[in-house]
Amino acid sequence: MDGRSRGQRGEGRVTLTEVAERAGVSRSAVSFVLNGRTDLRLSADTSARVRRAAEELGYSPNATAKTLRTGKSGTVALVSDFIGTTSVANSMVRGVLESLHDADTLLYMVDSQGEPSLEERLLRSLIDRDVDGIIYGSMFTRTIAVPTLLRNAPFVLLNCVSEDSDTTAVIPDEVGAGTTAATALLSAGHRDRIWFVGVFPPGITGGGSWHGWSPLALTERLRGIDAALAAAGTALAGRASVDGDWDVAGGRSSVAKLLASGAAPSALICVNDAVGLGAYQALQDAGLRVPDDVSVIAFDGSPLATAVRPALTSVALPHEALGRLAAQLLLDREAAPRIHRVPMPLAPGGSVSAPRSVR
Amino acid sequence: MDGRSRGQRGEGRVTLTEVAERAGVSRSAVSFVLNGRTDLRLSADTSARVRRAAEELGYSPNATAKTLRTGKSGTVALVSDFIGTTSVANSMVRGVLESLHDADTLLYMVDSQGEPSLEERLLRSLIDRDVDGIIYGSMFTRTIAVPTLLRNAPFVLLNCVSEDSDTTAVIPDEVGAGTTAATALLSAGHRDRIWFVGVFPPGITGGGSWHGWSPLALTERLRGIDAALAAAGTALAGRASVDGDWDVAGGRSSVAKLLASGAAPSALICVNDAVGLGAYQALQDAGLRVPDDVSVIAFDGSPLATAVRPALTSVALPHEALGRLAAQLLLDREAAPRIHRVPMPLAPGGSVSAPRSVR
DNA sequence: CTGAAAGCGCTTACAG
DNA sequence: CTGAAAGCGCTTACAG
Repeated sequence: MDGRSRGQRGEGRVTLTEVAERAGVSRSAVSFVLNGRTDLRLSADTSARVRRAAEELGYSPNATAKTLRTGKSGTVALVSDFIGTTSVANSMVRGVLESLHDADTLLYMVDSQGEPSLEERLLRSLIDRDVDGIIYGSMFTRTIAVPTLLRNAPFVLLNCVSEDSDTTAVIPDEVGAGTTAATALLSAGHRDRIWFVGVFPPGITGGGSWHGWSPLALTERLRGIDAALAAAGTALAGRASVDGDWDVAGGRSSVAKLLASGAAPSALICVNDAVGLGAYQALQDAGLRVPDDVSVIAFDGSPLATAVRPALTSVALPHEALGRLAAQLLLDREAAPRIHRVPMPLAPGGSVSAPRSVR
Repeated sequence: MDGRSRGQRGEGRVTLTEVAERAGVSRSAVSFVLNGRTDLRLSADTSARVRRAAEELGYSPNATAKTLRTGKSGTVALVSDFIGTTSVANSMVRGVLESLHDADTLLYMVDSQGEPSLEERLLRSLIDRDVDGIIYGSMFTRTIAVPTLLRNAPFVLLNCVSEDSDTTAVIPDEVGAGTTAATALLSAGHRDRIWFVGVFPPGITGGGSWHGWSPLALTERLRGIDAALAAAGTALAGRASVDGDWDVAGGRSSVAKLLASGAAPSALICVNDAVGLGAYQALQDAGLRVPDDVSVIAFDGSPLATAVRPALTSVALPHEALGRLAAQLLLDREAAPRIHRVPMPLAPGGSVSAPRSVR
């Protein structure tokens, strides 16, 4: 005998049995009608009676019981190291939710805080709950090793890639972004005095917030820039390093040092918007105007870019599209495993114009 | 007979039955040992055998089955209209996850997009999954009507309040924030030329992004400001309205109009950081320096505040603390229902100094 | 066309 | 001290 009385849980939640009783049919019949199965033929009258009974009782099937029976939970998890950490997460989550929404699927939000042991515990917990799939996300675009437990469920990598070839991943098209930035400057007439701001100092592969990871974004953006400039018969005038993190202070001191060194850039390509804002400040301190004296372009497309004057022209991270695609790929199980690269659109501001010398 | 073979689901997930077989005991014994129940006395030897068998088989209990049996799922949901919409969500979510993390509870992330019918469907879906509780959040601080379905589970309101007295809610202490802002200016020596920037135009109760809601934040911040100034024997010199949304452009045009009208403010209290940045720009256009000519203080404590020079002094929304407290209250079921107000700390920048006249 | 029964993997009173 | 059995609320082959 079971000690729990009905009243102790969910106050009289209606069960399938009660619907069957009210409709005067078997429980199987109710299940078939409500799940819209047509392989059994039930009389139209029976169907109607069942539906009415369910409606009148306000019946809603217990999803836990359904999951236990079918092994399908109608849930998906987003496991990452970024959730509570960065504001970029938001747009990605929005994209994920958009896709899931149509599929009537709920989302578990899980933050591993970058700790492998915590991550393992959480993955285990999700698998124990029969999640239908997992989106495994990284705060920064990088190469990861797929956790063993992840393979217990269908999964898609978001903003990261693995070296395993059987893996589906979604990342921004960083090479294309580099090309876009360089092309924007070339079109405006810049050519020989274009500097890149944001490489790591010699011997360093990542700033404080990189945990020692080598960011794919940096390598690939530079590759795109170099290729576009080479195709135009020119090259970067140089690469300025940023000590520490890619923030406003880092950008300011890097560009201040650059200007002090006697370099006379016509344009700066900044590794992200914060560094771009730092560049604005250093240029202002040097009495140089944007874009009249120096053009500035950056990457990210963050709210920072539109908070300054002139608005910073930026090649935008397609967070929402990334999230949306990752969720879609997780749901469409027939997609062949491969890396999907999502284009990064140019978000034009007012920080790029023709170089001074050619006016 | 059941058609599904073992191999079709979770590839040989180990069950309690298998642990019992390997340990040579009954399933009950395994359950008792693994759940650490001491009301039955099992021999130390039995316990050890069970634990070893579980360990060797890599046993992890099926949470779905557990939930069906016990009615407790070890999950909580955050239902709100803000999730994918605003970057403030992040810190709140971080706070929520911090609290949940220790309680070994997983989080469902649900975005109602502000649509009642979608919200109802999602709430139903959560209840069908036996969530242990729901945090119901609002993007902007406001008064809401509690959805009927919400009462099917323990719940806490986050960043909103209801008129029902049996409700637990967590909101920022907006009145205190107003006091803090006014006091900061008073301490610096400002007195009779303090303006507030950000009331709605006459007859309007909300900008485009307010969906017609009256934001509690505005009313309460003003109340705090008025009280603090009154206590010092003075009052606001005036309140400048912002047409449309509280963004940079809105702040800029509002302050430009204010200055054009001949007002000579010694300090501006801006309704949020974006409006504060707009104020910076309008002041600059008018040839006025911050803080030498005009001091500026705002509310939010967003990344925008630290991206400008001088950094904008701001009374910060305690997003993370709000989320953390909401989750704690949901888990600690004995707390009496009431409204909890979380203090808003001052985030000092360089935008407040003594007024020009008293130098 | 319909219904009785097994089973998903657990927990827990109850009888030994 | 231990084990057999009921039951959580569903789905679904199978027999009528």
